Amino acid sequence: MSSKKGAKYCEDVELRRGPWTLEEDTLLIHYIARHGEGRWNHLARCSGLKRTGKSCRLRWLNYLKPDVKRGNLSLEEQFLILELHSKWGNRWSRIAQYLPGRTDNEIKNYWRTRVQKQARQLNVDSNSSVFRDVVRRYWMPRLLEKMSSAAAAAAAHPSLVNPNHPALPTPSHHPLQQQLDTTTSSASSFSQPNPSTTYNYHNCSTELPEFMFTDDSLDALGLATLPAPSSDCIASVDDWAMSGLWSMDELCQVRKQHEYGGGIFG
DNA sequence: AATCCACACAACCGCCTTGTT
DNA sequence: CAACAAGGCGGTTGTGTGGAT
Repeated sequence: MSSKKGAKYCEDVELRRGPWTLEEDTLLIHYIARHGEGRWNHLARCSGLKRTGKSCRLRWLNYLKPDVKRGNLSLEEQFLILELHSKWGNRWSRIAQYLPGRTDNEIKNYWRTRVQKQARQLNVDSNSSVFRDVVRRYWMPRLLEKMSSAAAAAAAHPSLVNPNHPALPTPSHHPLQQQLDTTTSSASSFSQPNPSTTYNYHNCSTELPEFMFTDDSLDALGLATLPAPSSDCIASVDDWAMSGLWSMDELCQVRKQHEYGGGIFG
């Protein structure tokens, strides 16, 4: 049985740990190019890599695989993560199925470093209903606003659009906004998302599934009452998207607004 | 220039599920 | 049916890097 051989291999060979070297990466890429993915323990044994099968799998899936997308998450991707996390919680691999090219590890890291940071600043648990409410009522609508702003800016100054950044749709044609527009008038119902559906915001080639907005979330989206973040704290849409939603002042404003108003923090 | 600190992300660990013998 | 190993997943840790002091 090959699995027993795999276990023996782990005992016999002193396995390497820590960061992968260029040579190891090259070895793994070439081996997979020749033999394909899968059978990771067999791969680890036969490729000459002094790594566990698990380690090889992780390195390939999270880093070396050609369709892995590098770089900052777009506003649309951030929105989708928030939306899907609100439904499924920490089901990272499931969420990743809806963000082509993004790995569960990357999404998990985004959540921990960006989203949980916001929760800490609000002094709430990121898994609490309070924080989920904040995300739904404020964060997600703000992202929608920013997506529209970015699209408007791109439409007004097409020459300024970074050619490495895919163009965003114009505000009136933004798929998320369209979805919002078209579903506000009719009762929405949940349907299980279909993992085979690929969201492609950049060319708007696919429809967003109706599960994106529930009656609750539509209601929440209509409750965005905060003033826009001050212009001086947000240098640009990109900076804003990368640095988090609000400054500390604005976060305090959110808290106060709800403490005095007997809102969700009350 | 040196040190400290926060952040981002790659990598590891342990548990669970699934498939095979 | 039980035992075992592989693969997958989520949680956690380690480390490199850049900014602040």
